Formats: sequence, structure tokens, C-alpha cells
Amino acid sequence: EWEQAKGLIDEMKKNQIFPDAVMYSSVIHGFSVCKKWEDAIAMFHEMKRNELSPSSVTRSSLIRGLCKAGILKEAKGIFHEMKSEGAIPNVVTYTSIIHGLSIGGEWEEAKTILDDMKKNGICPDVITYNSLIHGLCVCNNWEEAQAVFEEMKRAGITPNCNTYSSLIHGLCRVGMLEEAKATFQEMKNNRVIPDVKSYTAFIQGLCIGGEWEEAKCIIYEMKRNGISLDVVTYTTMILGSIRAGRWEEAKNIVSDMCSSGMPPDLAIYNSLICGMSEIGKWEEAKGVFCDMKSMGVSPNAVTYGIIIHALLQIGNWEEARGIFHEMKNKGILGDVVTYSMMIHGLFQNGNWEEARDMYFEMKSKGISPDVVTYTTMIHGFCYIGNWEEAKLVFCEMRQQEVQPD
RNA sequence: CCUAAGCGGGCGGGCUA
Repeated sequence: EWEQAKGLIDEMKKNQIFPDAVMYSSVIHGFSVCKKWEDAIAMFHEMKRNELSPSSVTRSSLIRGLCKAGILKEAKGIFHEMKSEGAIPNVVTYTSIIHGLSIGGEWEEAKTILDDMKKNGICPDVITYNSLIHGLCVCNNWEEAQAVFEEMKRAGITPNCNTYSSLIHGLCRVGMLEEAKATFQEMKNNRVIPDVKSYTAFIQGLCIGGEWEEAKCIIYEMKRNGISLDVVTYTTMILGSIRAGRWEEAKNIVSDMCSSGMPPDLAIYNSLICGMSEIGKWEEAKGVFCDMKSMGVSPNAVTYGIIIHALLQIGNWEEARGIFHEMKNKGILGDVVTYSMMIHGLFQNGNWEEARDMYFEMKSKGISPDVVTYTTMIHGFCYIGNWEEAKLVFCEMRQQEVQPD
């Protein structure tokens, strides 16, 4: 509720109560969490204007917020500004920047900062290593993640539950199921107790690898160990079951979760719609779409994205377009994914002018194209031999500093 | 004196690459 927070800050100032350094840090943290990075920066500058010096807490919060908003350049700027002012970042500041950079794909720079950290006598702790490992896993860079894991152990930092969960998740993402199984075993051998997140990451890997029966065994193991399934575990099982060709089981899973007092959330409904569409069970999918509304769960951009994608898959362009408009009419803003899909659909229908309009529209709504959007545009233009437009898009991507993949 | 900062799991998009 950042609007209200802003109001309170104004009220405070009107009453001649001026924020101190801690208050500023707190506010910057708040804006960072809400991805209001412009406000966070504004507060940071205001604080300096008022001759309050930002502490490492202030800067860590700001760096985190900037990274979270994907403004890595600014985050790096704040970090280097701090160093040039002679302030020594502490372990949290270092970890914040390392985390942001590695999640954002700039893991080489993250590793450089890790080295710098060690040189300055700041010891990376388990969170620092976990952050880097997680970032590398998100970038599908299993080899580097493994190397950092080894380094961590050599440095005498004991991996914890989060470390193993990240590794298992990373291995499952890149389809290295056997290694994931080994890591899960290693975790247990080292007496690190897997929690619901570790189990869920592993179960997802088993589902993706087609080992549905094994996934069910792991569920029993969880229950035996007294770990209750949560809504994320259920989502994983539901989509896993449908993709394993057991869509009847998905319905049982939904009933199970309801009877254990857990109402299905948006991701559960979305997963059901997604799974049912994928296997061509259109009536089921439609039924779920109605059910969710009657249960008071409102569809979001992901829901519409799933439906639009399904329609595009079967070549039903007109209906896809209709659904996209329905979404906008309901006041649900399209996001980078829905726009990218629509652009793709327009190109497929040979309508490149409209595809380009859609691209302009998304930008005018403040939605930044990502590497997939750019690739879709470039591919669309190249496909019809419109090199000039393709080049324009490519240059724009460069200007926006979106890395080609 | 009190107050502020960092880590892990689930759902949709591009590529006849």
C-alpha cells in the first residue's frame, strides 16, 4: 500500500517531523519491495539532500529494489558510487548486488564482485553463496552453479536446505534428473532435512522427466516425514498429472486439497486450464474457467495468456484476438507475454503492420519488450524478408541493453 | 533505548534455431 505510505510521509513532513536515516532506509526498502524504483531513488536523493548519509542498510535496500526492477545498471551505479565514496560494503550489500546480477544473467560480473568481496576481507556467508548458486541455476548454468557449490564447501560454508533446493531446482530445469536425484540423496546424507520447497522442486523434476509414479512415491515420503503439502506442491502435482496423461488424477488432487481445507488459488486454476488445453480437453478447460470465476478467483494475464496460446496453437486466430480484447475490456492489463503472443499471432497471419502496432501499443503502455518479444519481431520481419524493420528492432534491442540469447 | 537491509519451490509467450 505504497500510496498510503506516501501520504503518511507527507503528513509527517507537514507536521514538522522529518525522517531520519533509519526512516529513509525503511521507506526505500518499502518502495523496493513494491518495485517502485523511481520512488526509491527519489527518496535516496532526498535523504542525501537532507545531509543524512546513507548507510549500508540504505544502499542494500536500494540495490535490491533496483535489481528487482531489472535496472541492473543503476544498481551497479549505486554500488560503485558507494565504493568510490570510500564506504566499504558489508556482507549484505555484497550479497544483494551479487544476487541481483546473477539472477539478471550477469553472473560473470557477480563472480567478479564475489572475488572483490573476498579481497576486501568480507567473508561470503551461506546466503551469499546461495544467492549466486540460485542465480546461476535460473540462468540454466548448471556447471558454474556446481563450481560455486564446490567453492562454498572448500571455504568451509556448510550448505543448508536452501542451497540444496536451488541445486535440485536448477538440475531439474536443465533436465538433469539423475543428478537431481543424487543431490537430493546427498542432502539427506548430510543430514539436511528437505522441506516442502525442496520436495516440490524435486517432484517437479520427476514430473518433467515423466516419472509420475516416482513423484507419487515422493509425496508419500513427504507425508511420512510429517511435511504437509502446500498449494505449490499441489499445483506441481496437478500439472504433472495432466502432462503424464493422468488427467482424471488431477481432479482427485483438486478434491484432496479442497478437503484438506486449502482452496485452489489462481495458479491451480491456471494450471488446470493450461493442462486441459494442452491435451485438447477444451470443455474441461472452459469449465475450469467458469468455476474459477464462480469461486471468486479472478483470471489474470497468465490465465488469458494460456487461453490465447491454446487458441493460437489450433490456429483459431480470430477467437484469440477476441479473448485478448475481452481481457483488456475487463481492465486486465496485458503483459509482456500476452503481447508477445499476439505479435506472434499477427505475424503468423501475415499481418505485419498490425504486429508492429501491437509492439508500439505495448511500449506505450509501459511494458518493456524482452528477449522473446524482440526475437518474435525479428523473426517475423526476417521471415517476410523485411530486413529493414528487422534491423530496426535489433538495434532497438541493443539500445535497450537486452541481451540476445 | 526502540525502529530499517540479503538466499530456495508451482501456472502462459519466440526459434522449420
